[in-house]
Amino acid sequence: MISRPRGTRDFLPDTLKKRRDLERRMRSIFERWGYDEIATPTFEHLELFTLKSGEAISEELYAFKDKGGREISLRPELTAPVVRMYINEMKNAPKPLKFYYFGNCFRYERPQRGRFREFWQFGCEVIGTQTPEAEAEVIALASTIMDDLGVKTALHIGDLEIVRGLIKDLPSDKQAVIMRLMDKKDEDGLREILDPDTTARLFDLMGMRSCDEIEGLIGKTARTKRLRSLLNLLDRYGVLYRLDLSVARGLEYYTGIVFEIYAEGLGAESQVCGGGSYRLIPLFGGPDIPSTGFAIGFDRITEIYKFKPENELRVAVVSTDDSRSEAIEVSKILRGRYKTYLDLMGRGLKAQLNFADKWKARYAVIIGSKEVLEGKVTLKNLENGKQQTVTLEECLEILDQTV
RNA sequence: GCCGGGGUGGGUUAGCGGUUAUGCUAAAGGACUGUGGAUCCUUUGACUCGGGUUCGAAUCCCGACCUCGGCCCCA
Repeated sequence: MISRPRGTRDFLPDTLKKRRDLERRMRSIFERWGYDEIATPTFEHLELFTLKSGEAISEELYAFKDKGGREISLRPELTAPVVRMYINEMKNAPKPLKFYYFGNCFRYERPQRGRFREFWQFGCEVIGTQTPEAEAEVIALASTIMDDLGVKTALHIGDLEIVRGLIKDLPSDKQAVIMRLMDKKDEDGLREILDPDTTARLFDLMGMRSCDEIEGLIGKTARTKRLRSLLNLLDRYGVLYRLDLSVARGLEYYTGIVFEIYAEGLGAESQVCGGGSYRLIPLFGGPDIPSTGFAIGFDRITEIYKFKPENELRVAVVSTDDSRSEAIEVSKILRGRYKTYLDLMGRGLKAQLNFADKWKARYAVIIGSKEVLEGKVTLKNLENGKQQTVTLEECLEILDQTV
């Protein structure tokens, strides 16, 4: 027997219905906010992901050499491909560009709850601007999606530029280590590489929940003013957030505002969304254009999303052996309108009804020699057992009324 | 990469050193060729894999694989 590769999943009908429903709802919000959907290839040149995605992600890549000797990698995330697409084909489009995407990504990691080797990301990018207005819109969009789905979440917003301002004299690799320690809120770790004064200031900063507090520590700067205006805009949007300068993000291309959304009821992998502002375009050989975006961990949302399956109308066509060809003709008409099942097993009338019940059909359309003679069908309501013999037109009318 | 809990038919489960590996459920067929959900009967179907201990292993030991938690990292 051949099993699934590790960290992958099969989606059975009920699960897939839920996922499709969730996908539809998320998609419709992006559409109403004026974002257009795009799609990029499942694999790209390895270089696209090793260039600036950070050390950590490079080690998790599903990378291989193709038959032409090219270094290829399955995509571990979608921001870099979208940026690549922009540079390749859309450099001269009017700005800002607003895109959203939904696709599978691959990372070679140890699977656990909410973490798979093949997983799906929903996300968006606003390319061509990095105003507080753009950042506010992107954050509000993420927050709106969570609210619309009825998912309980906490939104944390950080500002990398303010934090980096305190450690700007250090070499950049050391800065990265410090950011990681801050993300973990590891005070002891910070003390080991920093002087006590800077450590204390960083730690104070992490605990601050308002611009006033921050300005009290580092003074009023252009950057704090900017942060203040972003937060004011978010208040206008009615977004609930928590200022949290310990948010660091794993990907190294983020430059300014960063944010993360955590959800309840997910165990260790509670982050369902992450994003921020970045300058990735010049790195791939494009113009120096700022962008903002986020990615939602679709699989994690499916775990906490409450799905109410709709009560769809299913109709089973049931026939006797001498009426099978008439049943095909009736099925053809019914299939133009409803989910219709026609027996494929050569079963008897009783067994067909039995199956119709298991298939959760609400009606059975019965066709036997009697019905064929009269030019009618028997419509049986499987919920209450009542049945009537009517013309096909009448049958369709009755079914239409129940939808 | 690290630390733990687990893997018995499709699903669920009993057995925890000794007959033909148990029950429930699901599936296919039949009792039943013009009316479903019930009942009864029949059939199909499993000890994750590899080594070791033993007269004998589903059972004990070791390893691998898979899985579930947690760490790391991240969506």
